[in-house]
Amino acid sequence: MNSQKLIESIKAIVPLEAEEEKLISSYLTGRRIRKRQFLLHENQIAKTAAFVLSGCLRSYSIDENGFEHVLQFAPVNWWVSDMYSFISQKESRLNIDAILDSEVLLFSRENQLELFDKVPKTERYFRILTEKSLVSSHQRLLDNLSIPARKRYEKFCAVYPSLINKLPQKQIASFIGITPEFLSKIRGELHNRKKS
Amino acid sequence: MNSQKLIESIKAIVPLEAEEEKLISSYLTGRRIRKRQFLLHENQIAKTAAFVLSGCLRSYSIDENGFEHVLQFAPVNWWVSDMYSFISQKESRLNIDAILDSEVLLFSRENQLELFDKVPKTERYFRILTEKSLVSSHQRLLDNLSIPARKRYEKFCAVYPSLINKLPQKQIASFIGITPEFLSKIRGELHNRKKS
DNA sequence: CGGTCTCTTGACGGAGTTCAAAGCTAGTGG
DNA sequence: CCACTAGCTTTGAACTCCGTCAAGAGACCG
Repeated sequence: MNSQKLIESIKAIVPLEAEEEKLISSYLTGRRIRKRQFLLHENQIAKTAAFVLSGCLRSYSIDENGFEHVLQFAPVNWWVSDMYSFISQKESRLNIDAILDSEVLLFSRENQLELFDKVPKTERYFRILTEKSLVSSHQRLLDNLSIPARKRYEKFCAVYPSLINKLPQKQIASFIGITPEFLSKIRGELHNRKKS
Repeated sequence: MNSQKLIESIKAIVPLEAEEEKLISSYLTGRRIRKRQFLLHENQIAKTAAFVLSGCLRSYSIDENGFEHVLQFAPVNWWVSDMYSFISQKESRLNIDAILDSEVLLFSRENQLELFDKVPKTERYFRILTEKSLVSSHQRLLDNLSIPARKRYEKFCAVYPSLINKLPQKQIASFIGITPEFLSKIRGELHNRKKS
């Protein structure tokens, strides 16, 4: 599978020699994942992180009452994995599956650490990516603590306009931390407000 | 101020030569911060990150209704900053102040980036730290979405036993995402349960 | 001591949940 | 290509967890 998309994403942050591009590509393996297929199950070990070439994946946990809580949506050009399991190589707490038919590049932790030594620029790339992830995770945390559900939904629509039409509403509800029923009511209100 | 505590913290993750230790130390400046003094105000630019040598700091945002939301407590041996502002050098959204009289080492983004080039091991140290931060931020997000306030409080007590006695309750309430009044009621219930 | 900040307690209110029922959509097999 | 089913969405009524407001009782510093 073509790794050019990932190479471009890396080059947007750190420059790469042709040699290095080849080396990086040699560490990657492509994979197709059908809608509803799993990339990772709870209690497995996340041997790889995945870079999304097409489609869309999500990571989520299941609580003791059986409810799903979406941690992340991963559209094209995003990375997804269970970071906890990936870095510690212990049993994962998250599930990862495909929301749409998707293609991904898989990158093992082992290969990642080896590559960090051979091409330090890749460690920089992931350092920067992780910093940005942390910032958005913090922002989401503060949003959940400080703004009510309706505004969180409006914000979601503003931040991820491309996802709105692709995703079932129950998964958006799960992401912003409310029940599907309540999201439906919010949407009803917003719709009525526009009419009047 | 003595930078040995930080050097030890780095050496727990990556080995360092005596030369490198000196270089790192030369980039740091010490500072005392009294209880209630600010290290960073909202809308300032976070020129530095701070490593806590003694005492305890916290970072928090203030919402449009004037309520504080604690993002992080930073006891001894932790780093604290507004990551968003620190990496982008844009205006911060967070405030950082001291909960107790404290001593910190300050490390500017400029120096950090320079050090990453001179001593790549330091970039690895921060890469690993940021990965771990991200994992705990994700876990806290999922906890807030999936478990009720009483259990979040019990979990907080289990995870940060050393902080319980140092912090005013209203700040613990803010951290776990409830009002001080409701935390007081939870504590009342837990107390009564033990008696019977 | 006096004043300010924190903690407690109680009555009330509201945002969001639960449960149930019905309509809708989309994937699947014949 | 249609029919059937399973899952998604909507709607409403009852309920609950937690927030709001208010008032009083500590606790901590100058």
